Amino acid sequence: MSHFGRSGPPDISDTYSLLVLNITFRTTADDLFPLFDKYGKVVDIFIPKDRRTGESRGFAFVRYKYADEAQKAVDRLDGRMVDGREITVQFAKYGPNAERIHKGRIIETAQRSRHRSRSRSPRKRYRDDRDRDYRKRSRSRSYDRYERDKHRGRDKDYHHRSRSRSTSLDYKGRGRARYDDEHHSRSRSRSVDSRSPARRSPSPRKSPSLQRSTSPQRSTSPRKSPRGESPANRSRDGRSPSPRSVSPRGRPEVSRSPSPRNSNGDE
DNA sequence: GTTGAGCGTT
Repeated sequence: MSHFGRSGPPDISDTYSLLVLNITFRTTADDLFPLFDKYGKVVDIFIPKDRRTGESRGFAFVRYKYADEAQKAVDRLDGRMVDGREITVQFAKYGPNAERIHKGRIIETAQRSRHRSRSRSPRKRYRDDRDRDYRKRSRSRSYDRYERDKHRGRDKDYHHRSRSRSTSLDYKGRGRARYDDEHHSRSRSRSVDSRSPARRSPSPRKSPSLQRSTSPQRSTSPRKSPRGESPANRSRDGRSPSPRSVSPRGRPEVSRSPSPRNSNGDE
């Protein structure tokens, strides 16, 4: 992601990781590269980003090829003003797998992975760690916003809370249900189209014409699609939306049986 | 559009 075009960790066997804290949320690896590259050979720079928003979390990892250069960078860049903020550069204490490392140098992951397999399972702790971290140290927008929203909603709509039961349920499972819901929605926007009508009508195919009829009626603006799709997108296809084209079920039926006597009498 | 303790990805 935040690498120089490479995917995943390139090489961490002989690299020293430096933890850069207190950097601005807009600072990118490209901005830190020239700063750190000046003091040594930077192998890779990685900036953790939020899973939902995708924005920087405020810290970055700079991998140096040599420890002396990394140490020099720490001594030189630690306390440096970057983008109007004083950054904190120090050796990483933990490796990518939350393992202890010595002076920024990552211990051979292959060996430890072979020796410790059942002692601990640091790979599945991803979500758990995230949830725990967010509750403990996430005082920025994420948790703050939720807290503020929750407080506001409770403070204000506390009396009106009984008006909607599903809302309270939604609030309860907002912790991770929201993420899951979003993930599913993003992953399969198509299912939304199928799920919505399917939920209301157990048998949507019973009356296909009804669906077509409801579509234009429901949308406040006939030019805009309820799903947010641009009308130009369809027009761009080259063919205007024909009535039979809109109903996939009606199309094959007409196509399948053009004329029974046609094939018989024509030939 | 905001924020500010901390330790990481294909």
